[in-house]
Parts: sequence; C-alpha cells; structure tokens
Amino acid sequence: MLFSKLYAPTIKEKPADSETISYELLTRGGFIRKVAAGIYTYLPLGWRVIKKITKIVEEEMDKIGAQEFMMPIIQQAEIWKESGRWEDYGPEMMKLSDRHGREFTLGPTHEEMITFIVRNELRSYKQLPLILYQINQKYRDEIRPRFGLMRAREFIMKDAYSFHSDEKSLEETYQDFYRAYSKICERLELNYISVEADTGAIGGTDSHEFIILASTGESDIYVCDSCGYSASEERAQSKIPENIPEEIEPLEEVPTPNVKTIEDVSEFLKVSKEKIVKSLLYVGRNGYVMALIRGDYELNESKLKSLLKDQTLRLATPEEVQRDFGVPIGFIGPVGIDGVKVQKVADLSIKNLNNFVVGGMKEDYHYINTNLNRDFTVELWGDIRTVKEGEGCPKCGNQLRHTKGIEVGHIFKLGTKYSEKLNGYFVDEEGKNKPYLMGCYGWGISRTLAAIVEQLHDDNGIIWPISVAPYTVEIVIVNTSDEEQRTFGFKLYEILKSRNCEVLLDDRETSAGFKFKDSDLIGFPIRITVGKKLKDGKIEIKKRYEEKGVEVSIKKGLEEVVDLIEKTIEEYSTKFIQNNLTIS
RNA sequence: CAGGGUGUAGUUCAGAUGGGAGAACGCCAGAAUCGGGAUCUGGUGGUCGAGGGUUCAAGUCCCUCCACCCUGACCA
Repeated sequence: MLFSKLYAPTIKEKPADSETISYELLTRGGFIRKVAAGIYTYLPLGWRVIKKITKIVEEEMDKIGAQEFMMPIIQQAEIWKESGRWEDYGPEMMKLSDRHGREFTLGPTHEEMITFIVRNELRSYKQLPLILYQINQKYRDEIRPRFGLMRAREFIMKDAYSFHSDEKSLEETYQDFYRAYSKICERLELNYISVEADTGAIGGTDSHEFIILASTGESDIYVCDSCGYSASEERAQSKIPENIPEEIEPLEEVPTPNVKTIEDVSEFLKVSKEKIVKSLLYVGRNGYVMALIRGDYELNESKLKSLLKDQTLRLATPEEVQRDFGVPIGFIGPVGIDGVKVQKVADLSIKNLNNFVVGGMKEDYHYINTNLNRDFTVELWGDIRTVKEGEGCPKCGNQLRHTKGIEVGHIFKLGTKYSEKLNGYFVDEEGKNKPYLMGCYGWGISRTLAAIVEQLHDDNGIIWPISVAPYTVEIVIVNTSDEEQRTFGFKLYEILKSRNCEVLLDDRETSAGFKFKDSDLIGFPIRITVGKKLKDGKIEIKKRYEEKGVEVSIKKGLEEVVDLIEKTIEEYSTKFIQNNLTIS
C-alpha cells in the first residue's frame, strides 16, 4: 500500500473531546472516527487491526472445537420476555418496533437467541457437547458511554455458547476457553491477568475475567504476588479479620443525640470503628434486607447481590426508612427487627465480635454491648465486604496488591439458568428430559483495539505488537523528489510485498519530519528510512520502541537487506518494554 | 437520570461593554528543498448547534430544544 493512496487522515492536535489516551491516539492516527457518543467508524487502518484481532480469536476458537456461525442483531421481544430479561436488562437495551408495532431489540447479548435457535433441534445427548460462536456488533444503551472504544454503545464482540449434558463436560469446555483466552492474550503480546469474577446480570456459577493491565483501566483488581491469587473487586476476598472474644456485657441503650455516621458514633462513644456494626438497609425483590458489616469496612454491593441472588437490590432511601421504620437512617440497627419483615445478612467480619455498638432503632439512640444471638439473629452469613489493598490474601495470607486493567474477556458457567427458563431440554441416555448445562464466553474485539493502545504507547504514539499492527513495515522515502531514493524505496517495497510482508510505502511529498511524526503516531513496528545516506549505500532500520535505528549497508545486495528486515521482524517483541511504559 | 460545563472554518481556538466573523494549523496552486509536524507567495474555506423572542441592530441579551464533554449507578 502506498501512503499517498491510504485513507488515514492523521491529526496533529489533540481532539477537544479527548477522553482517554486510546481514543486520542486512535483518532489522531486515523484509525477511528467518533460519529456520535459511543458510536464509531473504523477507518481502514483501524479495520485492519480489528480484522487481525478477529483472526487470532477465530483461530483459537476453532482450535477448541467451537463452530463459527452468525445470529441476527435484531431480536424479537418475545424471547426476552420469556427469560424475564426484557424487564431486567431493561433500559440498557436499544429497543425498536416495526410498522406493525411488534417489538424488537438490537441484541445486547445473545443468550436468549442462542437458546431459541437450538432448543428445537438440539435434543439428544449424542449431539452434546456443542460449542457455537459468532462475531458481530452488540448494542447497549449505556447510561453514559465513555472512554472511547472501551465503553461504546455499538461494539464488536465475539460471543460463544456451549451446551453440555453434565457438569464434567461443562467444566472441560470452561477450561478450554480459559486456556484459549490466555493464548489470545499471549498472541496479542499483552500483559494480562485472569481473575475470579462476579457473574452479575448474566448469572451462573463460576466466572473469570481476562484483564489487560493498564493504569488507565476501569477494572479494579487485587492480586497476591506470592501465591498468584487474583480477583476483581466485585469478587476479591481477603483473610477474615480476627475478633478477640470478650466477656459479654449486658445490652444497654444510650442516648446519642444527632450522632449518625460511623465517624460520629466512634468519636461520641469513644469506641473504635471495629467495635461498631454498620447497618445498611436495602430494598430487593423480596422486600427489605439489612446488611451488617464491621464499621471499618465498606460493603460490596456486587457481593451482596450475588449472595442474595438478587440483581435488583438497591439502597433504601431515607424517606422509605423513615416511613416504614419510623427512624432516620443513622439510627437503624438489627436489634428489635424481626426476620420476617427484614432479612438480616451479615458479613463474616462480625462473626466473633462481642459488645459492639449498633443503631438504637429510635431517633438519637444507639445500643452498646450488643451481642449476636442474644440480642438479634442473623438469617444469612457471607462475605460482603470490599477488599482493601494490603489485607491478607484469602489463600496464603500475604498482602494483596491493587492494580487496574481493562476487561476484554469474560467466561461464565451458566448452568441451567437459561435452558430451564427458555425450555432448552435434551434427552439423556435413559430417555429422560433434562435442561442442558450452558456456558457463555465473551470477548470484546473492539475494546481490545483500545486496550492494546492503552497498554502500548509512548509520547509519540502507538506501539503495535507485530501480531496486530496495521502494517508490519513502513518504508519512508525522505525526499521523494530524489530519483535515487524513490527508485530504491519502490524496489524494496516490491520485494517485501513479494515476500508477503505487510508493507506500507510513504511516498508522500511532504517534509521528512511530517512523515516521521505520522510513522510514530500510527506506530508501525518497523520503519525503514531511505534518505540522504543512500548516497553512501546506507539505509536505516528502526524498531518503533527503540530510540535509534541501525544503519544497514545495501552494498551486499538487496537479498541480504531483506533477510535482515525479516530477522528484525522476528526479534520484535513488545513484551519486554511493557513494564517501562504505562503499567503501574 | 441527577449535578456541572461546552457548542464560532476541516481541526484547535479567540471574539469585553449589542453595530466589521477572525487567528493558527489543515486543504488547494506555486516556489525553493527535504533526517523530526521546517520556509516563502497566493488562494480555499462559516446555517456562529437548531428554533423562537427582545432590539433600528444579536455570535453576544432572554426562552425552548438538541448535541457533545465532565462527576455518579451499568458493562465486553
């Protein structure tokens, strides 16, 4: 490809709506253009990268026996109503209707559709396991699209679905996906980790996320450097703190005028926060839920939701609390509340706590010396607290480290959740009808494009790994009106092309500096400069991530030069530079 | 959705008190020449977000709407 013909409009200035480094560099480099909030066009360079990412993903999918196919983007409302997610997913969906008023959605995901497709003809255990996948556009009406391609309303995703007759088969496929996703990250030459994750709105049992590390990422993760434990913030656990047992004191009600927050209570009653139990009132599908946690910890809403299997859970408003309990929110507590009206859920951090402080269920009062079982009971125990950096690893006890990244892949064991609801049954060896076990596996293709840039860039532009670079080699003819340079540049270009090297020739009639700036901004891995030194029989080969290139004599013949270029391509690796760049 | 901000040339922006729509970069033509967005000459380019109102006169003041960005809940 000749640069003079390539539609890659580059921009010198930072776009005014520049949100993140990937948005800025991909826009300036002529890879993408924003069309509306969260909606993008992929220009030729961007599309080349997308296709390369896609190819890697497809190859790894094919290797584990997944079959590629294609489902429609427009989906009828009926199947979503059947699964109950027309309401649950609700505002997140782009909805539309045809001229007859029949409702549709632009698919935000395809669990309903896949089950609809297979439920009539996937009827025998002999057909299982089955793995299908597709790559297409997904639509989510995000409340606030942000971070460029990282949270778009229209985005490209690979989604795979698997069907199994038993748990063992599901587990095997889950592991296959786990390995395939790791392989994809490795082929992309990225610094990544996989973490235990929350299943969220998709539901199911086990789940892992694949995170590309970048300080600008929006996923918070906790890792243990000594045993390798890693988990997302929604899921991460830490060693349960030990509470020293004390002699039990009698319950006492004390006046605490206008003392509402944990800080206030701690100060007013001169007790440490560890000796206070925070009561948070939530409203869920089955009414009120009171979450109890030690005063020095933060509640983790994702954990609470998955413990209660209720994604609709939300904090009760002060008005609701006042109306239904007659107490301002600062004074609610577990004592005197019965388990029918309010389900009490407690974090393990208060399990052995004695003589603690709770709200008095009466304005301006708290209880001191409260004790479990004697003064109130807990209906459900679980881990519902947010982990903090420095706490002990749940497996080995070493300190947990906090880091950030971008979630590009997410795998789930769904179990029978969708097959049961959507009538996806098969007949087993004994002739019995059973719902199949399912797994679903997502990979954000367009998000990967952005994530790579977030991880691999410097002040001058993008640093593509060879595996996904729009072109592997760029030849820059410094002075296009110099006949010798021109001739040599074109000759080398033709040879490289004939060797199946993806090469771009910058033949534009602009200044040298202009071409070099574009070259760094776009981020071709290897740049060959054909300039004034050609007179002395020399050209330069430079790796994008190195300061200086190497001068190469062309006197021994072009074959040798081309061999050297190919060797440079082989040696090129973004791996070792990553820690010096943006990862913190 | 709530709170805040911004909309003027292709891009980044300037336009105080109401009265001429501007700069730089880009783009086009030409010159010179070419190792880090370099230089010179000439040119091109506008529904001042949209609609309404006040006024002799509105980019500027008022109202309505829209879009985009920032802070929060959601997610591959």
